[in-house]
Amino acid sequence: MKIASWNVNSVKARLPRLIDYLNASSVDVLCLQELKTVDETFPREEIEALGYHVETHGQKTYNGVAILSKQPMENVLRRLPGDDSDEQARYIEATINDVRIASIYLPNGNPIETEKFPYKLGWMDRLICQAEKLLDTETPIVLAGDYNVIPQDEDCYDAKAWDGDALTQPQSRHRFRQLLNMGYSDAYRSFTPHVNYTYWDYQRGAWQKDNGIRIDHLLLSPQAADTLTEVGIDKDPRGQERPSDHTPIWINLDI
DNA sequence: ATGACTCGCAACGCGAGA
Repeated sequence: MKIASWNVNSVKARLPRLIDYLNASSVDVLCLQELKTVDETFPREEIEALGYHVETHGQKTYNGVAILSKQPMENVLRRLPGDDSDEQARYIEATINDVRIASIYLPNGNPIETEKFPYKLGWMDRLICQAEKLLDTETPIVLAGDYNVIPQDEDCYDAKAWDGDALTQPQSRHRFRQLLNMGYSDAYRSFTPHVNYTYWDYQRGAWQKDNGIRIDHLLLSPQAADTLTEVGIDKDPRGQERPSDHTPIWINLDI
């Protein structure tokens, strides 16, 4: 079962790239983030025509997440529990082939002196609560998405350049480690000793200079991690015409 | 050339992204 995660930075602007990727990658499940559109205008027909079921949680202009799956989805949850006043569409969860899969668009949190940073930290605390509840089921769980956290300095081309940024703050990194310490594993690091990046800024020739950061992650419960056979980052979409600034990351589970 | 962004929006510059 091949599961991928991709922040597409507008699903409508990226539709040609998305169709290319679905055709080329043969993923069973694709978790999308930053749709930047509402459910009514999500390009559902184009994706269903490729043989995928589609579950979305969209929002006008900002955010928005979705799960695409060759197999049907059950028990879809469209918000992160813990704050009924939170209107931002950043979380969707569904069961596919007895695997519970979440598509996560964690808040960026910049600038850190504004209310955006405590919103990020509060959102991470709610994610930790949800991750604990899911872990209690002792089943395969995949928490996939754009975490907007650079876990360690080595996950960044130049840690000094990101000093003071919400993505590298100790409070952000601590909460990411809490997810690991409760029993989830970072799929990429469990198989790959060297670092590759998943995001390169549009500006300053970051892609050409490989000035990237690793912020898109797939976290696995022990029952999912036991079945992990492969992990990779598909860099091709980042080098194509009119790309997203993120590129897909994927795993293969022997399920 | 010591550098160059890309989305959505009842835009015509701005907010947001990371």
